[in-house]
Amino acid sequence: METFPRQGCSWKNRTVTSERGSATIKDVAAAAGVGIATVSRVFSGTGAVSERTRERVLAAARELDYRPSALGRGLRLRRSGGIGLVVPDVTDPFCAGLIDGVLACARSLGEHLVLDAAHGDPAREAEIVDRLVEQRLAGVIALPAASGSGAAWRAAVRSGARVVFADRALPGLHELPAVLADDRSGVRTLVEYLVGLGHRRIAFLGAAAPGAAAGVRERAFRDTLAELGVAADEDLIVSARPARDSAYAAAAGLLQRRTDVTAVLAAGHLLGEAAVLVARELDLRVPADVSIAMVDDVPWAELCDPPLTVVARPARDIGYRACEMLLRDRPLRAARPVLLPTELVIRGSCGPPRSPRTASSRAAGR
Amino acid sequence: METFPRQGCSWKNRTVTSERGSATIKDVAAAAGVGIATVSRVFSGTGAVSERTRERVLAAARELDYRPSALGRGLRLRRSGGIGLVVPDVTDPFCAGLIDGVLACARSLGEHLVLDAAHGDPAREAEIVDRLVEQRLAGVIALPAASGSGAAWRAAVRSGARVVFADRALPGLHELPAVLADDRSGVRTLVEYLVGLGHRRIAFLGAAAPGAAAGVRERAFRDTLAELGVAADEDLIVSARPARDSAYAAAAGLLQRRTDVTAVLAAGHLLGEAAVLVARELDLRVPADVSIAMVDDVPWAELCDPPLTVVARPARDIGYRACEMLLRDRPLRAARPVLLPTELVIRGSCGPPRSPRTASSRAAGR
DNA sequence: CCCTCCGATGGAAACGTTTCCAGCCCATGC
DNA sequence: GCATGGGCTGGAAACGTTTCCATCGGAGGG
Repeated sequence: METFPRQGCSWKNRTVTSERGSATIKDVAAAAGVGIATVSRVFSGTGAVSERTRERVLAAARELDYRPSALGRGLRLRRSGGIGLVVPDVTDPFCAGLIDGVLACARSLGEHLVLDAAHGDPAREAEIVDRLVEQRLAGVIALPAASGSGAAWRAAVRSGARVVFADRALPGLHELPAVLADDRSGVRTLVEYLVGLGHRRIAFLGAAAPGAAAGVRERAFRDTLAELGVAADEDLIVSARPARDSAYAAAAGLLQRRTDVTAVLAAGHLLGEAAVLVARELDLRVPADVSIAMVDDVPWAELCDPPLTVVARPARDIGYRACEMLLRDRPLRAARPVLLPTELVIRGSCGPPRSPRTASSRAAGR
Repeated sequence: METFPRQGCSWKNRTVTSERGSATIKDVAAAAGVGIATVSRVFSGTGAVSERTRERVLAAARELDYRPSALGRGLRLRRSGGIGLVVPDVTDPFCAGLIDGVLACARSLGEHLVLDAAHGDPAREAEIVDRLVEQRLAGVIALPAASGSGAAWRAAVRSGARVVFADRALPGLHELPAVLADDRSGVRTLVEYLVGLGHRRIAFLGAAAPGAAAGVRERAFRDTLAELGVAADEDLIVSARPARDSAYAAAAGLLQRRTDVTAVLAAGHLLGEAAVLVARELDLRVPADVSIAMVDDVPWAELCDPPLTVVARPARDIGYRACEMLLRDRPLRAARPVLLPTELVIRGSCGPPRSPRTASSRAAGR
């Protein structure tokens, strides 16, 4: 077994090649004394090669540290393999879970993953999409920017890319397949739970969305409240941009302005974080003074004191399913979005409301 | 502006091509009535093209939704561009930060990122490396598996890959460049801080490492203690595999066995999480009964009650610098590892020890 | 007017692979 | 002994791009 340095490798006619770039199929063929077609057959597994020859080729390849070039193969085969993934932010736990799922599926199907983050900027997203299309990948999965027009995605599809949306479908692009969490039923479950505990003045901390995109959760909130016969207080429905400062400001404004809210439903983990922080700042005990629940399960929800009750959304599964759909369905059929179930995880941050004045009939147990 | 469906595009001789695969440079050349060389010049920006021709070409390209193929270009140019990144786990906040840094640098230098997770399995890691080498990327950044032999990395370098290690250098591979956090000085600072508060019986929750790899933090712990004239108690130095259950078991065993420890130094966020959980389970007040500090800053450290004092390691910077080194230094020089500074973030989880019996002289102020 | 030079352009080779096709050798069957 | 056939093998084309080189037309200087 040879040791490290890259000099010292001076085979017959490979001295020059070895200095710049790696060994090619030709080098191996020459070293093994066979034709390039034979080497190709050995490595691609197709066709018949005698055992003797195969071993000679393998030995030569090992000697030269040869690895077939995905570029050559991709060009010839007209497909590079690999799938693209565009998310808003890699460090977001939800995105990370999604990436993990895509990675798991891609790996099991022998594809690699090209990742990029658009940070919510449609221009950047468009640029990324362009670059991904150039790579001639097997397909692209995207958690698109909420504010984008979707024009970039349309163009990508026109020039031959296969696209699946994950976790968010773009307003104007319902003709593209999507895998989503069933937020509607998740929020509904959570509202039912809170109302069941006796809460009537429930605040909703939502994400500001330019279009009607993220409005699903807010709409589910209103609808469920209406179904349960609880009047929605418009003043208790606030929204923030998806950033820490904005979320904090919204939560602080809300809890300071309305000291009568008994529960806060945060529509995302950033908003939940803000609610927890503000409650602590205001010396509100959770859940004695105010109950807090949020959409999205993240590691800190369990570490919190008290641990946070959440609606867990299956980030990993969404990624996995999106990838599966991308690679299996051919051609890609839009149909209607695949909805994956959410799960209410009851921990310790929700309890009966502080002043059970209004909670007369059904809740208020214990 | 055309609308969506991919049929309907029937240019002169492109009907067949449009059905399978995307437009090529030849299609554009034919459509614009120029040679392929001219089209290439327009898109690669090199060479002189008259304004009139350029516009004709651009118009034809737009009409055909043409995007140059990275495969063809890569083959011709002998480089695919793009950099590879191998981490243990995408969902780990530290890894996520590192990925984010690499992404930022790669993007600013116009490269894309191929990501994969090895989950600590050297075999899987070797497989990933092979695949990355086949892609003929501009280079590969790795946070390698602690238990690997490094043989895969050696082979990769031999067959022409450029490799930079991030956050961890492999025992036998000091000839490869690396960007690391200055864990030694980070742990030292933390120990000095704890001892300064008056702690003498400080437990060390470390990560079990097969080689001497992760031993840096433990060694720094022992050394600093020695320098400060505090005797190290071997029974207080325990280690766990990098998994939640193992970390929890180690922390629980430690805190139950030795009720006299006044501070716990967790050498990683998983271990810190375990310490927090166990302390809560055992009804130990933090920091009144026991102080807890850990290496690695993660979002929940701030959300915790009390917020956790930590040594923040610059995950993002490590990624950024590694990427920069990979793309700028040519040839790649190993030199000695680049060490990036850590920062002690004092929050609320450390205080003076419970029974100040032993803390006589210098600490115990306030 | 002719020579030169320069800007614009197209043809063709090369990059590393897969695969079709043809050729070779040997064994088998007549 | 020769034809047939099958298992192996090598040559060559093709994939989509960049780039070297040659060509061409026109402008400018002698």
